[in-house]
Amino acid sequence: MTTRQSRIKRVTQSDVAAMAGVSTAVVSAVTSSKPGKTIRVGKDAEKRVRAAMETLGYAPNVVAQSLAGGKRNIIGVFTYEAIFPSDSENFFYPFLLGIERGAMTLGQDLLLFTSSSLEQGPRSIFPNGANRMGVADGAILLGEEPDKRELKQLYDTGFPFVTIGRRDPEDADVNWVAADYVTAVADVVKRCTELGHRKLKFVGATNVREQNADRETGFLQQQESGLELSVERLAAEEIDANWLTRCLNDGNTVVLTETFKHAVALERQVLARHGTVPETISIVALAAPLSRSADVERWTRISVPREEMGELAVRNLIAQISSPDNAAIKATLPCGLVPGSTLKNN
Amino acid sequence: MTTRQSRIKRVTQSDVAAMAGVSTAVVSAVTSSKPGKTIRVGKDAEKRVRAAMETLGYAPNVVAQSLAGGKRNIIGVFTYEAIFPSDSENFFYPFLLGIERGAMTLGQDLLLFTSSSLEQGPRSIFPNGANRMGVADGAILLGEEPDKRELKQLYDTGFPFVTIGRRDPEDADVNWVAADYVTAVADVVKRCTELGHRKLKFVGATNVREQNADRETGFLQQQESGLELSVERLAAEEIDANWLTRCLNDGNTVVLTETFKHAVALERQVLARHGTVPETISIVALAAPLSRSADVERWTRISVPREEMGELAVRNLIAQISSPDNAAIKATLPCGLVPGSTLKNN
DNA sequence: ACGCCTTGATTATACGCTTAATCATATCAA
DNA sequence: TTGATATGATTAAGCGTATAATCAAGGCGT
Repeated sequence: MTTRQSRIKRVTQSDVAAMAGVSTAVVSAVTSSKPGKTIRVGKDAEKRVRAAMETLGYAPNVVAQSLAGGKRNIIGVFTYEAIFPSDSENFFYPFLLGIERGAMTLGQDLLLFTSSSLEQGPRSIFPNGANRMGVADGAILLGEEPDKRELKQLYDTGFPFVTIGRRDPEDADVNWVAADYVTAVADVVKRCTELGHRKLKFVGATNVREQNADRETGFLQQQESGLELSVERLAAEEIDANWLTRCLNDGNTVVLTETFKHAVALERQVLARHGTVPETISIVALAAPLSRSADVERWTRISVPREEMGELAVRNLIAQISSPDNAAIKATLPCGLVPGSTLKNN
Repeated sequence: MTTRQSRIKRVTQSDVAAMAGVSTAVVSAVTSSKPGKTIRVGKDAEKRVRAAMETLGYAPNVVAQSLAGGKRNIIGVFTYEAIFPSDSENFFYPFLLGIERGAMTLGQDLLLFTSSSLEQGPRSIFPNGANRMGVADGAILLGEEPDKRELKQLYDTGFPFVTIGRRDPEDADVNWVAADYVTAVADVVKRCTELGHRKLKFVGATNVREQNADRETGFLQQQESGLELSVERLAAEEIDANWLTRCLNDGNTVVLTETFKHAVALERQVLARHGTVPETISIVALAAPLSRSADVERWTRISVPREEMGELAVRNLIAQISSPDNAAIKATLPCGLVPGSTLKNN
């Protein structure tokens, strides 16, 4: 049996340089060829360097590259929950699929910031995470709860990042990739009116974030004569028998729910009074369930192009990294309307 | 809108040092108080440093810390398939869950080598000679097809890695974490004899890798008087009506299949002749399906502690990284026997 | 008074890489 | 022949931190 090299003397740039008979600067130039390079390398020298790299098995040290301000072809992924969701039907999972595909296509490796979740409570980018991020060229932020202040703080750092989901903190021009909820919900309303509905109710969460606001905007955008649109915000738990009675008495024939939870809560009340959906009242879910839910399919709902969003996030992040001075990229992708059976004509 | 600072000035150690009126070494000592410290700090100075850190909002730069400490705190994950399986019920997924948990616990970030899958054909650790892995402190190898030669090659570089699943190439003492198939299968045989079976058949794949050999070993290990054990290796497709007839005529009352595919193929033949499992013959699957399979649950089968294996892989990798001179760590974890309904008494 | 130990802090260097500032030639127009 | 320009490579200065090697000064036993 061969004895293993006891010292893992990492092969460094200067080892390669020595073997190739050049200076470290040349090696650096070869490994990280930038467009506006200040260092030029001849054909011959490059060949020798590559040969040396090959035989020595050299790989640049990312950490050192980071410190020195170079490029690494590594994209960070920060999620506020565990990165690999234990529930595989998890809402966020498709984003990751898209991110991986994007990274693959663009020749980037993915760095998952798992270490930043050491502390208790919700994950935080700061103070331990932000520094960690420095190892990557930029990062994609994914999850439900990016704290606005943290986002601003990260922004001020100058570190390139893209959030999935629209995030617009004060005084920060952040890159994001988002689903076009405005149009999607407007389309739902349009569809409902085509089906003969005249009194529609929008039920949303009390916590109004950007995407929630967007949905409401889309809802109200379709306002026209002969149409009665009402908006109500309350916790899903507050949807009780009384609430439903009132809703029906008001003459509403369809309810658009901002969250899947609200849709489920509403249906429960309908069933409780021995009614059925959509006979008693139609329901359209304006969101997908956060975790696996057995019967998603039967719901008439909006679908978000999650994989595409993940892929685009990578793409835009790379764009931002390569020309940081440009304005932030805010991308919006169209949603789909999944038919289902909880919406009928009126 | 505020214009983005093109130049970012982070608060550094020396800023703090200046404000506190001490040298950077003192600040360093305060932030990272290690047991065997070579630098001592007085009560008074420490207080001043802490105050300065507070008012300046200083947080040590992890990248620089890593560089100085010669550590990256990054673990590479290399899979031979896509890292985020599109089918979330994928066999490999639980390993990733475990790996993430392990990394989290040990303060490591995870680097996924997505870029190496750019080329056509099966993924390779050594894409174009340049070894991307070098960017991490070590790596975990996951997947079905680690080429032995590549493994040996990687081993020779001295780069620390752990494979999930037993891998023993010639002349290479590799770290691995594996399921204890030997004991598990032996236990299955024992259980079968308890249920009165006397003629058992083991059906395996033609491609005999380590884990397959282990299963066979476990099977034959339980040999005892009055027991007839036979081993047969053939592709799942070759299990046809004739084969089954022969198997039954031989008096076998239970078949242990090395792969899930074999189990399914076998059952199909049983059903084809209007028989049922386990009435016609009992089947025990010695493996889980590679991808989502609707009715895994009803099968009597071996279950592999996948999450635990992932977690342990991280743990062992770290151990190997911090003391490379030690012998390779080969860890074996017990499997479980899941009851199911495809095994009955005889 | 002297050496010796302890405590508290500084200096200087290393970590591995990027890059601006230079420098040395070769090429070439006039 | 002479600058001027292009090409190819080197030097050296960081990036922010950790730490070994030093050093200064005070206390203390003898």
